Amino acid sequence: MMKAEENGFVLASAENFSLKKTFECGQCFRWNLCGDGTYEGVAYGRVLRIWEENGRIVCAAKDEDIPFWHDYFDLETDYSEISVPFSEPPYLRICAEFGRGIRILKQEPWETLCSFIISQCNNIPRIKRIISAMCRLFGEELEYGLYSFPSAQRIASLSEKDLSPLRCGYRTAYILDAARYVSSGMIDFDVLSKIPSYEAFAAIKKINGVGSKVADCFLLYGLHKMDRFPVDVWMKRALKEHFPEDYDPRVLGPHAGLAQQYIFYYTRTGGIS
DNA sequence: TTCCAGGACCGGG
DNA sequence: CCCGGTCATGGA
Repeated sequence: MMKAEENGFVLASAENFSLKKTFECGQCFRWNLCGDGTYEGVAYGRVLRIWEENGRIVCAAKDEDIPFWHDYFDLETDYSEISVPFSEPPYLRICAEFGRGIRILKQEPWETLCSFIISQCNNIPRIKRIISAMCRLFGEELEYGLYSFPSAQRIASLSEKDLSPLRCGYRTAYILDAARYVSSGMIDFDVLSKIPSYEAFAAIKKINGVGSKVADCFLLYGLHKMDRFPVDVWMKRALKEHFPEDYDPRVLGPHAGLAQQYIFYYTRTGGIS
Protein backbone atom coordinates (compact mmCIF):
# COMPACT_ATOMS: atom_id res chain seq x y z
CA MET A 1 0.00 0.00 0.00
CA MET A 2 2.69 2.48 0.98
CA LYS A 3 6.37 1.95 0.90
CA ALA A 4 9.40 3.97 1.76
CA GLU A 5 11.03 5.91 -1.03
CA GLU A 6 14.34 7.63 -0.92
CA ASN A 7 12.88 10.88 0.33
CA GLY A 8 9.57 9.85 1.82
CA PHE A 9 6.52 7.64 1.71
CA VAL A 10 4.38 6.97 -1.32
CA LEU A 11 0.81 7.73 -0.26
CA ALA A 12 -1.00 7.16 -3.54
CA SER A 13 -0.92 7.31 -7.30
CA ALA A 14 -1.23 10.82 -8.73
CA GLU A 15 -3.96 9.52 -10.99
CA ASN A 16 -6.60 9.79 -8.29
CA PHE A 17 -4.96 12.40 -6.08
CA SER A 18 -4.12 15.86 -7.39
CA LEU A 19 -2.36 18.03 -4.82
CA LYS A 20 -3.09 21.23 -6.67
CA LYS A 21 -6.79 20.52 -7.07
CA THR A 22 -7.21 19.16 -3.55
CA PHE A 23 -5.50 22.09 -1.85
CA GLU A 24 -6.76 24.84 -4.15
CA CYS A 25 -10.36 23.83 -4.74
CA GLY A 26 -11.57 25.99 -1.85
CA GLN A 27 -12.10 23.44 0.92
CA CYS A 28 -9.07 24.36 3.03
CA PHE A 29 -7.03 27.43 3.91
CA ARG A 30 -3.81 26.21 5.51
CA TRP A 31 -1.99 24.33 2.73
CA ASN A 32 0.56 26.35 0.80
CA LEU A 33 2.72 25.77 -2.24
CA CYS A 34 6.42 26.21 -1.55
CA GLY A 35 9.00 27.36 -4.05
CA ASP A 36 10.24 23.85 -4.77
CA GLY A 37 6.81 22.59 -5.81
CA THR A 38 5.98 20.85 -2.55
CA TYR A 39 2.92 21.65 -0.50
CA GLU A 40 3.28 22.30 3.20
CA GLY A 41 0.54 22.18 5.75
CA VAL A 42 -0.57 21.46 9.29
CA ALA A 43 -3.46 19.36 10.50
CA TYR A 44 -4.24 18.14 14.00
CA GLY A 45 -0.97 19.68 15.15
CA ARG A 46 1.08 17.63 12.69
CA VAL A 47 3.28 19.04 9.96
CA LEU A 48 3.39 17.53 6.49
CA ARG A 49 5.32 18.18 3.31
CA ILE A 50 3.91 16.47 0.26
CA TRP A 51 4.72 16.50 -3.44
CA GLU A 52 4.30 14.66 -6.73
CA GLU A 53 7.12 12.54 -8.08
CA ASN A 54 7.06 10.17 -11.06
CA GLY A 55 3.30 9.92 -11.07
CA ARG A 56 3.09 9.30 -7.36
CA ILE A 57 2.16 11.37 -4.37
CA VAL A 58 5.03 11.28 -1.89
CA CYS A 59 5.23 12.83 1.55
CA ALA A 60 7.69 13.51 4.31
CA ALA A 61 6.18 12.73 7.68
CA LYS A 62 6.89 10.82 10.84
CA ASP A 63 6.53 7.08 10.22
CA GLU A 64 3.85 6.67 12.85
CA ASP A 65 1.81 9.46 11.25
CA ILE A 66 1.45 7.81 7.84
CA PRO A 67 -1.83 6.01 8.68
CA PHE A 68 -3.18 9.30 9.96
CA TRP A 69 -2.40 11.11 6.72
CA HIS A 70 -3.78 8.22 4.71
CA ASP A 71 -7.08 8.74 6.47
CA TYR A 72 -6.86 12.54 6.31
CA PHE A 73 -6.74 12.38 2.52
CA ASP A 74 -9.56 9.80 2.49
CA LEU A 75 -7.43 7.41 0.46
CA GLU A 76 -9.54 4.35 1.26
CA THR A 77 -12.38 5.75 -0.84
CA ASP A 78 -12.56 5.19 -4.59
CA TYR A 79 -13.51 8.65 -5.85
CA SER A 80 -14.03 7.55 -9.44
CA GLU A 81 -16.58 5.07 -8.14
CA ILE A 82 -18.55 7.53 -6.01
CA SER A 83 -18.42 10.05 -8.88
CA VAL A 84 -20.37 7.76 -11.19
CA PRO A 85 -23.73 9.45 -10.40
CA PHE A 86 -22.35 12.81 -11.55
CA SER A 87 -22.97 12.19 -15.24
CA GLU A 88 -25.78 14.67 -15.73
CA PRO A 89 -26.59 17.39 -16.42
CA PRO A 90 -23.70 17.81 -18.90
CA TYR A 91 -22.27 20.71 -16.93
CA LEU A 92 -21.83 18.51 -13.87
CA ARG A 93 -20.13 15.82 -15.93
CA ILE A 94 -17.67 18.42 -17.24
CA CYS A 95 -17.04 19.68 -13.69
CA ALA A 96 -16.43 16.14 -12.42
CA GLU A 97 -13.94 15.40 -15.19
CA PHE A 98 -12.18 18.71 -14.64
CA GLY A 99 -11.97 18.12 -10.89
CA ARG A 100 -10.76 14.53 -11.10
CA GLY A 101 -8.13 14.09 -8.39
CA ILE A 102 -9.80 16.25 -5.77
CA ARG A 103 -9.94 14.57 -2.36
CA ILE A 104 -12.36 15.76 0.32
CA LEU A 105 -10.06 16.26 3.30
CA LYS A 106 -11.03 15.09 6.78
CA GLN A 107 -10.20 18.36 8.46
CA GLU A 108 -10.22 19.16 12.16
CA PRO A 109 -13.82 19.98 13.15
CA TRP A 110 -13.09 23.03 15.28
CA GLU A 111 -10.66 24.48 12.75
CA THR A 112 -13.20 23.92 9.99
CA LEU A 113 -16.04 25.52 11.90
CA CYS A 114 -13.94 28.54 12.81
CA SER A 115 -12.49 28.88 9.31
CA PHE A 116 -15.85 28.94 7.58
CA ILE A 117 -17.26 31.41 10.10
CA ILE A 118 -14.40 33.65 9.01
CA SER A 119 -15.08 32.90 5.35
CA GLN A 120 -18.49 34.57 5.27
CA CYS A 121 -18.65 37.59 2.97
CA ASN A 122 -14.87 37.47 2.64
CA ASN A 123 -12.33 36.59 -0.04
CA ILE A 124 -10.02 33.59 0.05
CA PRO A 125 -6.65 35.40 0.30
CA ARG A 126 -7.92 37.40 3.25
CA ILE A 127 -9.48 34.34 4.87
CA LYS A 128 -6.09 32.64 4.69
CA ARG A 129 -4.34 35.66 6.17
CA ILE A 130 -6.74 35.88 9.10
CA ILE A 131 -6.45 32.16 9.87
CA SER A 132 -2.68 32.28 9.55
CA ALA A 133 -2.53 35.19 11.99
CA MET A 134 -4.84 33.38 14.38
CA CYS A 135 -2.52 30.39 14.44
CA ARG A 136 0.59 32.50 14.79
CA LEU A 137 -0.84 34.56 17.64
CA PHE A 138 -2.76 31.92 19.58
CA GLY A 139 -1.60 28.52 18.37
CA GLU A 140 1.50 26.60 19.40
CA GLU A 141 4.68 26.63 17.38
CA LEU A 142 5.40 23.22 15.87
CA GLU A 143 8.36 23.99 13.64
CA TYR A 144 9.84 27.26 12.59
CA GLY A 145 7.04 29.33 11.09
CA LEU A 146 4.41 26.62 11.43
CA TYR A 147 1.75 26.72 14.11
CA SER A 148 -1.13 24.56 15.27
CA PHE A 149 -4.67 25.85 15.03
CA PRO A 150 -5.59 27.25 18.47
CA SER A 151 -8.02 25.12 20.45
CA ALA A 152 -11.57 26.19 21.19
CA GLN A 153 -10.59 26.40 24.85
CA ARG A 154 -7.81 28.81 24.03
CA ILE A 155 -10.03 31.03 21.88
CA ALA A 156 -12.80 30.95 24.48
CA SER A 157 -10.38 32.34 27.04
CA LEU A 158 -9.83 35.45 24.91
CA SER A 159 -11.76 38.71 24.61
CA GLU A 160 -12.88 40.61 21.52
CA LYS A 161 -10.00 42.97 22.20
CA ASP A 162 -7.52 40.08 22.20
CA LEU A 163 -8.82 39.06 18.77
CA SER A 164 -8.81 42.58 17.34
CA PRO A 165 -5.37 42.19 15.68
CA LEU A 166 -7.00 39.64 13.37
CA ARG A 167 -9.14 42.40 11.83
CA CYS A 168 -12.03 40.09 11.13
CA GLY A 169 -14.71 42.63 11.94
CA TYR A 170 -18.17 41.45 12.91
CA ARG A 171 -17.04 37.83 12.70
CA THR A 172 -15.12 38.20 15.98
CA ALA A 173 -18.25 37.80 18.10
CA TYR A 174 -19.25 34.76 16.04
CA ILE A 175 -15.87 33.11 16.65
CA LEU A 176 -16.16 33.67 20.38
CA ASP A 177 -19.70 32.29 20.50
CA ALA A 178 -18.57 29.18 18.63
CA ALA A 179 -15.57 28.75 20.92
CA ARG A 180 -17.81 28.90 23.99
CA TYR A 181 -20.23 26.33 22.61
CA VAL A 182 -17.39 23.93 21.86
CA SER A 183 -15.21 24.48 24.91
CA SER A 184 -18.17 24.18 27.27
CA GLY A 185 -19.23 20.87 25.75
CA MET A 186 -22.62 22.22 24.67
CA ILE A 187 -21.49 21.17 21.22
CA ASP A 188 -19.66 17.85 21.04
CA PHE A 189 -18.13 16.92 17.70
CA ASP A 190 -18.01 13.23 18.59
CA VAL A 191 -21.73 13.28 19.15
CA LEU A 192 -22.45 15.27 15.99
CA SER A 193 -20.41 12.90 13.88
CA LYS A 194 -22.56 9.97 14.94
CA ILE A 195 -26.02 11.44 14.41
CA PRO A 196 -27.77 12.00 11.05
CA SER A 197 -26.42 14.99 9.18
CA TYR A 198 -29.70 16.90 9.29
CA GLU A 199 -29.70 16.71 13.08
CA ALA A 200 -26.10 17.87 13.28
CA PHE A 201 -27.06 20.64 10.87
CA ALA A 202 -29.74 21.94 13.24
CA ALA A 203 -27.43 21.67 16.25
CA ILE A 204 -24.52 23.59 14.79
CA LYS A 205 -26.76 26.39 13.53
CA LYS A 206 -27.53 27.34 17.11
CA ILE A 207 -24.19 29.13 17.12
CA ASN A 208 -24.60 32.82 16.38
CA GLY A 209 -23.09 33.48 12.97
CA VAL A 210 -23.53 29.94 11.69
CA GLY A 211 -26.20 29.80 9.00
CA SER A 212 -27.01 27.16 6.43
CA LYS A 213 -23.95 27.63 4.25
CA VAL A 214 -21.35 27.68 7.03
CA ALA A 215 -23.10 24.75 8.70
CA ASP A 216 -22.91 22.68 5.53
CA CYS A 217 -19.23 23.49 4.98
CA PHE A 218 -18.53 22.43 8.55
CA LEU A 219 -20.42 19.17 8.14
CA LEU A 220 -18.83 18.32 4.80
CA TYR A 221 -15.22 19.30 5.46
CA GLY A 222 -15.09 18.98 9.25
CA LEU A 223 -17.25 15.93 9.91
CA HIS A 224 -16.93 14.34 6.45
CA LYS A 225 -20.69 14.17 6.00
CA MET A 226 -20.51 13.76 2.25
CA ASP A 227 -24.21 14.24 1.61
CA ARG A 228 -24.09 17.94 2.54
CA PHE A 229 -24.16 20.35 -0.39
CA PRO A 230 -23.07 23.89 0.61
CA VAL A 231 -24.68 26.56 -1.57
CA ASP A 232 -22.84 29.86 -1.83
CA VAL A 233 -23.03 32.61 -4.43
CA TRP A 234 -20.98 30.59 -6.92
CA MET A 235 -23.19 27.55 -6.53
CA LYS A 236 -26.32 29.65 -6.92
CA ARG A 237 -24.95 30.99 -10.19
CA ALA A 238 -23.98 27.55 -11.45
CA LEU A 239 -27.31 26.02 -10.47
CA LYS A 240 -29.24 28.84 -12.10
CA GLU A 241 -27.27 28.80 -15.34
CA HIS A 242 -26.52 25.12 -15.89
CA PHE A 243 -29.11 23.04 -14.04
CA PRO A 244 -32.84 22.47 -14.50
CA GLU A 245 -35.16 24.87 -12.73
CA ASP A 246 -35.90 23.79 -9.13
CA TYR A 247 -33.07 21.26 -9.29
CA ASP A 248 -32.65 19.45 -5.97
CA PRO A 249 -28.99 18.45 -5.33
CA ARG A 250 -30.19 15.66 -3.06
CA VAL A 251 -30.80 13.58 -6.19
CA LEU A 252 -27.00 13.28 -6.37
CA GLY A 253 -27.08 10.89 -3.46
CA PRO A 254 -24.88 10.26 -0.41
CA HIS A 255 -21.80 11.92 -1.96
CA ALA A 256 -23.48 15.07 -3.26
CA GLY A 257 -20.89 17.14 -1.41
CA LEU A 258 -18.19 15.89 -3.75
CA ALA A 259 -20.27 17.01 -6.72
CA GLN A 260 -20.55 20.40 -5.08
CA GLN A 261 -16.77 20.57 -4.81
CA TYR A 262 -16.32 19.73 -8.47
CA ILE A 263 -18.83 22.40 -9.45
CA PHE A 264 -17.32 25.03 -7.16
CA TYR A 265 -13.79 24.41 -8.42
CA TYR A 266 -14.75 24.44 -12.09
CA THR A 267 -17.02 27.46 -11.78
CA ARG A 268 -14.52 29.52 -9.82
CA THR A 269 -11.56 28.75 -12.05
CA GLY A 270 -13.55 29.15 -15.24
CA GLY A 271 -12.38 25.71 -16.23
CA ILE A 272 -8.78 26.89 -16.43
CA SER A 273 -6.31 24.93 -14.35
C1' DT B 1 -16.09 56.27 -4.87
C1' DT B 2 -18.31 52.12 -5.47
C1' DC B 3 -18.45 47.28 -5.66
C1' DC B 4 -17.47 42.70 -4.20
C1' DA B 5 -15.85 38.78 -1.33
C1' DG B 6 -17.44 30.52 -0.32
C1' DG B 7 -23.16 35.01 4.71
C1' DA B 8 -25.94 35.71 8.74
C1' DC B 9 -29.33 38.18 11.22
C1' DC B 10 -33.18 40.97 11.73
C1' DG B 11 -37.25 43.34 10.52
C1' DG B 12 -41.23 43.92 7.68
C1' DG B 13 -44.15 42.56 3.89
C1' DC C 1 -41.00 32.33 2.67
C1' DC C 2 -38.72 36.19 0.72
C1' DC C 3 -37.10 40.77 0.70
C1' DG C 4 -33.59 44.74 1.84
C1' DG C 5 -30.60 46.85 5.16
C1' DT C 6 -26.84 46.12 8.06
C1' DC C 7 -22.87 44.13 9.94
C1' DA C 8 -16.25 45.11 9.43
C1' DT C 9 -12.52 44.89 6.37
C1' DG C 10 -9.60 45.37 2.40
C1' DG C 11 -8.60 44.97 -2.44
C1' DA C 12 -9.84 46.14 -7.19
